[in-house]
Amino acid sequence: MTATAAELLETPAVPEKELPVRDRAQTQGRIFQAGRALLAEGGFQAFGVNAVARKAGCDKQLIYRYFGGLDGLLDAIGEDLAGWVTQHVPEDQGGRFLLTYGDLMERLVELYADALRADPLMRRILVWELSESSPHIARMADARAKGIAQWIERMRGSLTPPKGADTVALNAVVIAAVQQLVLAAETSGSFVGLPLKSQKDWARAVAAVARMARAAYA
Amino acid sequence: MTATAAELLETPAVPEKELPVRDRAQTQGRIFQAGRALLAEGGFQAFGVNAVARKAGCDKQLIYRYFGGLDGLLDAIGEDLAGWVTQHVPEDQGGRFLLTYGDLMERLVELYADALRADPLMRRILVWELSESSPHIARMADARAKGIAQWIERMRGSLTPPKGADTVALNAVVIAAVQQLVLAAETSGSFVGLPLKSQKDWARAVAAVARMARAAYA
DNA sequence: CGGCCTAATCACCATCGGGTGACTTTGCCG
DNA sequence: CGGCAAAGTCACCCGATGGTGATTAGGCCG
Repeated sequence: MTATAAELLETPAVPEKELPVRDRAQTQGRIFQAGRALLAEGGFQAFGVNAVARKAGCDKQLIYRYFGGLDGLLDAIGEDLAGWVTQHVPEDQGGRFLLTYGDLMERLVELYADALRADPLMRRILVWELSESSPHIARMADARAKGIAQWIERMRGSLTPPKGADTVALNAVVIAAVQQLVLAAETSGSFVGLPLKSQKDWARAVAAVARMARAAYA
Repeated sequence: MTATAAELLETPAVPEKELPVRDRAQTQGRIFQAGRALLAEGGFQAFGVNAVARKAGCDKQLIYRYFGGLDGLLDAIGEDLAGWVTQHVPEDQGGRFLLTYGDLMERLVELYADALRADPLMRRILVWELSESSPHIARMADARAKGIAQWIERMRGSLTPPKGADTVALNAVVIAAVQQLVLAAETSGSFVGLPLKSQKDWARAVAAVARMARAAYA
């Protein structure tokens, strides 16, 4: 694969109906984007050689030539998503001072929920991770875990968690809750009775998670 | 559908290699069990007419005849799972007195986590719910939500949550966290750095969730 | 025995999936 | 111009899938 995922990303979406351009880089980019789009729209069920080729508007053979098959394409996409946390979850404090570890956790919840809600592709990947285990997936999950850890580390600044708190476990729980809520929202619009549609619903949900996190770190 | 899901359940697993028995009820049961097993083992990806027939040791035609196709079979399975919460999550207090709402939440977390960890089929269904939305799925999710609400109601007894606490949201968050952790454990064995393999790992995770829940309800 | 209902199977279809080898087009360079 | 490598396409294979109509096999009852 002669191009990095970053370079592939520069392809400005899938051009409408451009006739064969005989430009390897661009075709590669179209395939890449088609793969991402399919994954984001229909999940891994919709991710197949034929489907990608159809969407990219080229012959499936090129997928094998340029990416070494579906797995290669998936790797390229995964590579790009490796830095997802640092790229999509901002580190600003939203103009607030984070005085306590609880403040930090609240902000973490807000930012992570927003980032996830804004990214269909990442959501699909997360669901995928729950459906099966494969090397690709394991790598992605690993990279994300590290990203989250680093992100917390940077946001934390000089704040320190209360002694005796199992930060690893507590952080995992908080992230888990947010993730499950966001994923469930997409397909069912609610979770065990808690509606998750409007912006207000989300404010309520996020407040609940934040309250718990804050209380646990008090 | 001449048999209820409950009756179908009585079929004692899939008989090894019994030759055609010419017993409609039993064959129906075998198909039913095969469907459940496939779903539990391989998730919805493994759930197909041919696969079920193969596993049940009969012709796929019978699936159409007895259940009206895959959808019908799925309905039968779903019907049986409707009462899952009340059937699989016990209501005992484990010999403890639940003195506070926090105690209740802790017990809730323990019991729900255990029940889910012990039931592959239910886990698969939960993942499925995150993957796509369909009438079947929506119905199942609904039934589960109600079951959980009732279960909490019964466990609660005369305990009352602190004023001002958004119990619906908080409960949803707690359940969400547990669910995500259990689902993630199966495929990756950990979640954002928190290991989820040994019994000890689980004790730690459950303690973290319980700590948060308890703190939020204090 | 013969008939009949029904459980169960068989044979077949169209379709789609991943995957591959041979082919055609295009642009470039001497 | 001729030729050559690269970009792209075509035609095909194979296996598996969902789905259906016709057919067989077995038990029961008069």
